[in-house]
Amino acid sequence: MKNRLKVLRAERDWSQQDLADRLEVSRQSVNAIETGRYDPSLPLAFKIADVFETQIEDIFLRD
Amino acid sequence: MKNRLKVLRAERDWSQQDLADRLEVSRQSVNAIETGRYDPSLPLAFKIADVFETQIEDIFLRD
DNA sequence: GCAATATGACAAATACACTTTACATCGAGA
DNA sequence: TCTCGATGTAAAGTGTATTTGTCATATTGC
Repeated sequence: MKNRLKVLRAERDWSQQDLADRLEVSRQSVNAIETGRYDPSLPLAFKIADVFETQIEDIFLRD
Repeated sequence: MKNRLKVLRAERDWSQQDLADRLEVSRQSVNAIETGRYDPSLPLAFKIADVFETQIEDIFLRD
C-alpha cells in the first residue's frame, strides 16, 4: 500500500506530531505509516480518512 | 467496525469458504471478520472491496 | 438415519500494528 | 554557533490479525 499522507499533511501544514495528536496515536506511528514501514489498522485508516475529510481509497492506494 | 459481509455474500450465494478462497485467506478469518470478532487488516479490506467490486466505506461502517 | 456442507467458535502459534523511550540528523532562526 | 522543531529510525513490550487444527451444531439430500 502506498499513501498520500505526506502530501495531505503538507496541504494543511501539519507536522507529524499535529497529525498524531488528531489521530490520537504516537508520532512514530504516523511516521511509520507515512514512510511505508507498515499499514494502519482498518479503524485507524477510517480515522485518518475522517481527519482529512475524504475516503480511504483517496489516501491509500494498492501498490 | 460493523460490516455488510454476510449480506454481500448472501447476494452472491457464496459460502464463507467461497469468499475465503477468493480472498486467499482462511475460512476462519472470514468467519471472525463477519461475526465482528476482529477487523481485517487494511490490505485485506481492500481485497474484500475488490472482490465485491465496491468501496471499503460501502462494506465497513464505523460503529 | 446418514453423509456432506455450512457455520460458529476455541486454542496455540506466528506476524504485524502500535506504544514508549531514546538517539541522530537536518534546517531555520537568534 | 547554539538551540529548537521536525523528521527518521531502532529496541522492547503489548495487543491484535491471521493461520492451522479441531470440535459442535444445524441443515439438506439421499
